[in-house]
Formats: sequence, C-alpha cells, structure tokens
Amino acid sequence: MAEQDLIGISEVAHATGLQSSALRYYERAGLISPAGREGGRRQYDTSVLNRLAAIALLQEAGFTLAEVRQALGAGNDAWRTLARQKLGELDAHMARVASAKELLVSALRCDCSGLDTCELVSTRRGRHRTVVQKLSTPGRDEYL
Amino acid sequence: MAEQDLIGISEVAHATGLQSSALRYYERAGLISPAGREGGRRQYDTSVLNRLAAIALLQEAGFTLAEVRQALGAGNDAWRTLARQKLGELDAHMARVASAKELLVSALRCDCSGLDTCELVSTRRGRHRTVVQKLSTPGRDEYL
DNA sequence: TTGACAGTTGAAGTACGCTTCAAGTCAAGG
DNA sequence: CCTTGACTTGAAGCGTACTTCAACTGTCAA
Repeated sequence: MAEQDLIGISEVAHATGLQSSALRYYERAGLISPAGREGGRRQYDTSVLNRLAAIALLQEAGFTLAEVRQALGAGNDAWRTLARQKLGELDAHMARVASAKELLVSALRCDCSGLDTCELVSTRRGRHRTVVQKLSTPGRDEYL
Repeated sequence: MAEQDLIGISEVAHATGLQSSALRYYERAGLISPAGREGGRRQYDTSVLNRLAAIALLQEAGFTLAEVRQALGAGNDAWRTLARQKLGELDAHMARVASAKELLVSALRCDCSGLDTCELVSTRRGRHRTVVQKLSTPGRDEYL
C-alpha cells in the first residue's frame, strides 16, 4: 500500500478550476510537479491542491509566477519576506485604484459633458492625495 | 493669431510622464490625435493633456485601451454607462484582492512553516467570504 | 484487432500595452 | 554644404500568463 490519493491532471484541473494546459505550464515554470507518471500521464499527490491554493493566493496578491516560484521555492521563511514587500506594493496599488474609483464616482455625479472636459479630472494633479489618505493605508512597518 | 498653445510631442510626454512612443501608440489606438503637423511633427493642443488625464484615470480604473476608446469616443454619456459597469467589476476585483491581502497577512502571523502547508490557506474555500463582506462593497445600484 | 479517448510533446499563437530598431526627414546652426 | 538633433515611419520585439495546434502514445473496451 504505497500510492494512495494520487489524482490525474483533469481531476486537479476540475478541482481547482484551472485548465490542464495551465497546470502543465505551471510545471514548466517550476511551480508544481507530479508525484509520478502512469503510462506517461501525470499523477499528482493531493497536496498539490494546497500548493495551487497558495499559488492562486499569491497571484491575487500581485505576485508574478516567477515571484511565486521564488516565494514557494526557497527556504521556509522566504515567502514571508517577499510577502511583506509585496503587501507594501499592494497597498500602494490599491490606494491608487481606490483613488481612481473615487474620482470616477465623483465624475459620474458631475454634470460635465465628457470625461476629458470634466474639471474634476483635469484638476487631478495636486489634490487627490486626500482620497488616498482617507483610506486606511497601514504604516510602513505594519506587517511585522 | 491662430495657432497658440500648441505643444510638441516631447512636451506632452514630459508633462504627462508618458513616453513619446506611448503617445504615438495611443494615436494609432485612436485615443488621441495631434491638432496638426509642423514639418511632419505632431503639434498638440493643450487640451490633449486633459484627455490624457482622463485616459490615465480610466486605465487605473481597469479599462483596457479599447474600452477607453469606446468610453471617450462615443456620445457624451457613453462613458457613464461604461464607467458604471466597470465600477462594478472594480469593486469585485478589489474585494478579491483585499481578501487575498487579508489572508496573506493572517498567514504572516501564523506559525506555519510554508504557505502551501498553512491551514489558513488550504482551508480557504468556503469561509473567506467573511472578509469580503467586511469591506464596504456598495450595493448593486450604488452608482446612480 | 481496432477504435475511441485521455493524455503527451514542442512550437506557435493570443492579448495587452508598450518599447525598440532601422532608416529616413526636416529645420537650424556653423 | 554638412552635421546635429529631434522627430517620422513600419515592423519587430518584449513580458506575462496562458491556450491552441499538430502529431503522437498508452490504456481500455468491444
């Protein structure tokens, strides 16, 4: 009794919502690897599902696949370092997007005729930092 | 006295932070166009700066350039319709990113050894919707 | 034996937003 | 006249994350 809970690529695909082609791609990218082969076909350990969950998480947090690889590949604490960095960038990114969103919402309520002739938009430089500050952007050292 | 406040491409580039190549690209994409040419060189009306501000805004809000083109190209109120749509998508996107961020922060505080072996991550399906709901996601008809 | 079928491979294609490159043009200054 | 420097063009290249394609292989059931 050795090879239990091994699953094929399409099962992994179905379980994760990814396509088989994406899983092969991830393999080439060094993100995952099958536990073995059976008649040439990849057989995955179910633990790959956890790994794929981690990959998806990091991707949503703005990691590129190369960065994901670094984070999951290196020592146990490597991901923490990278994550703290990325979280900073993520805060900045979210602030910018939120700022854009707020401005767009304001413009929707404005009686301007076109976006590019809207004063709210053209006046943007210099005073929309206010919106950024209203958001709860954590301090520099918030993430441990 | 006819051609006043016309500026060259590098001035536009400098004023906006975009590269000249990007401005030419935007032109090919139908987003902007010079007021005229002088010895073959593009001469822009300063109003292009407002337009570029609008373009940048929409881009930050998640519009592709093709969508920006639609929004700024069609009738005066076309952008409002598109903006309302996009704002919905944007809320969804931001919620997902925020959820990922929260989970990552939790994992940072967790004593797990690796991200892919972290219970917080592998248990994700089913109960992280809580985080999404904590965020102020506007109701379906919040935007007008 | 013979299909059918799921999977395999490497190579090429797709989408997006630009940048880079080679080759040429134009106006001004020495 | 000739160089310099900013600009022009079309075409190709880049980075990211995949998908698609063609050709092939292995397993199973009829």
